[in-house]
Amino acid sequence: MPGLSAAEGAAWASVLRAHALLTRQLDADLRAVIGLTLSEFEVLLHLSWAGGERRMAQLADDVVLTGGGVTRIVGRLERLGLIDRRSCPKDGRGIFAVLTEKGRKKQQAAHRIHLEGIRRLFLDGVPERDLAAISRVFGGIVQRGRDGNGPGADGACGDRTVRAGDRRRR
Amino acid sequence: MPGLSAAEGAAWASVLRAHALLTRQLDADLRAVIGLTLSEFEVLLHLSWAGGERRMAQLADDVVLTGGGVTRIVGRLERLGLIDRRSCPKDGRGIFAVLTEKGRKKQQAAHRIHLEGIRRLFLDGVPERDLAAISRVFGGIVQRGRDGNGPGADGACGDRTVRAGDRRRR
DNA sequence: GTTCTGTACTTGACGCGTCAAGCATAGCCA
DNA sequence: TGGCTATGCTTGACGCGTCAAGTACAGAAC
Repeated sequence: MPGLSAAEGAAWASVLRAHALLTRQLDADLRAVIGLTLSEFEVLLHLSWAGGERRMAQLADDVVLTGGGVTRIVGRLERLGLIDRRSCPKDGRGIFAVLTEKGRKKQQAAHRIHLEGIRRLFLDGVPERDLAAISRVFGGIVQRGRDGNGPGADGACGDRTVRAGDRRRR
Repeated sequence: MPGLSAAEGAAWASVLRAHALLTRQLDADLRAVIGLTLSEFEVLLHLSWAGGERRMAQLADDVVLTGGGVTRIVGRLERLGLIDRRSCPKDGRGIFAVLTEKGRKKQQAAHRIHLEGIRRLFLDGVPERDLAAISRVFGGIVQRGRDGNGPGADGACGDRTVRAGDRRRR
C-alpha cells in the first residue's frame, strides 16, 4: 500500500481544509446574525424538512451526532423557545422534538443567511458537472455508511436507529 | 435568492454528512490503533511534510485551528514525547514545534492506518475524473480563503499569519 | 533610548459534544 | 405473570478547541 497519488492527496487535503474553512465561516455568520450555532441550525433545518417534528434518535442520525449530543442541543433550543418536547404516544420511551412557531420563523431567517453563505463560499461558479461528481462521490460514502445502520427515514412513531461508538482517551 | 436546486442541495448535504462520517471513523481508528486523535495526527503529518519542524502559527494555519488550539495540541504531543519545543533564534517570540525521533516513528505508523482508512472509506472506486472535480472545487475554496490571509508557506524563521475570529455565545 | 504599534505564544474560563452509567419502557419467551 | 434483553433518552464527568486577556518580543518612528 503506497502513499496517495498526487491527485488523491490533493483531493483529500482540499476536502479537509475547505470543509474546515466553510463550516467555520458559516457558523460565525449564523452566530453573528441569528445567534444560532451551525449545529443548532441544522437541527432546526432537519426538523423543518421532516414536517416540524422528529424523534430524538432520528435527529441524531440526521445531523451525525450521538444521542447525548442531541439531548443537549434540543435542550438549548427548547430553552430558547424554538422547540418543544412531546412524548411519543405509541412508545413511552420516545420523545418528539417539535418546532414551535417561533422556531419556524427563526429557522427561516437562519436559512436565508445560510443559503447566502453556501452560495458565496461553495457553489458560486461551480459547474453542474462538478456538482454531480461531488454528489456521486460523497453520496456514495453516505450510502455505504448506511449499510451498517437502519434505513433511517420515515415519520412514523416506531423505528430504530443505530449509532456509532467511539473510543475514549485513556 | 431562491433555495438550492436539487443538485446543489444534494451536493452540499452529501459533503456535510460524508465529512462527518469520514472524520469520525478515521479518528476512531487512529485512537484505537495508535492512541492519537485525528487532529494530533494531522499536526504530526504537517510537521513531517515540513521537514520536521514548523512554527506554531504556521501549524495553526496548516490544520485550520486557532493559536490557542495549537498550543494545547503541541502541549499534549510534547507530553507524549513526540514533539519538542524549540525557540526561534531569529525571533524571540517564535516557537518551533520539532518532531522527535519517537514522533517520526509514531507519525509513520499512524500514516499507514490513516492511508488505509482514506482508501477504504473515500478513494476506493472513485474515478480520476471525479477526483479532479473535487480538487478543483474544494481547492478553489481553499484558494479564495487564502486571499484574506498571508501566503503562509515557507520554512524560514520569519513570516506572519492571520487567523480568523469568531463570535462568542451571549 | 523611548515609545508605540503589531505579532507570537500561552492560559483561565467556557461552550460543545462524547462516553458511559442510569432509568424507564418495550417486547419476547417460558 | 415474571424474567430477560434491547432500545430511547438523560446526565455527570471529561476531552477538545475557542475566546479574550496577558506576557514577551520585534520593528518603526521619533
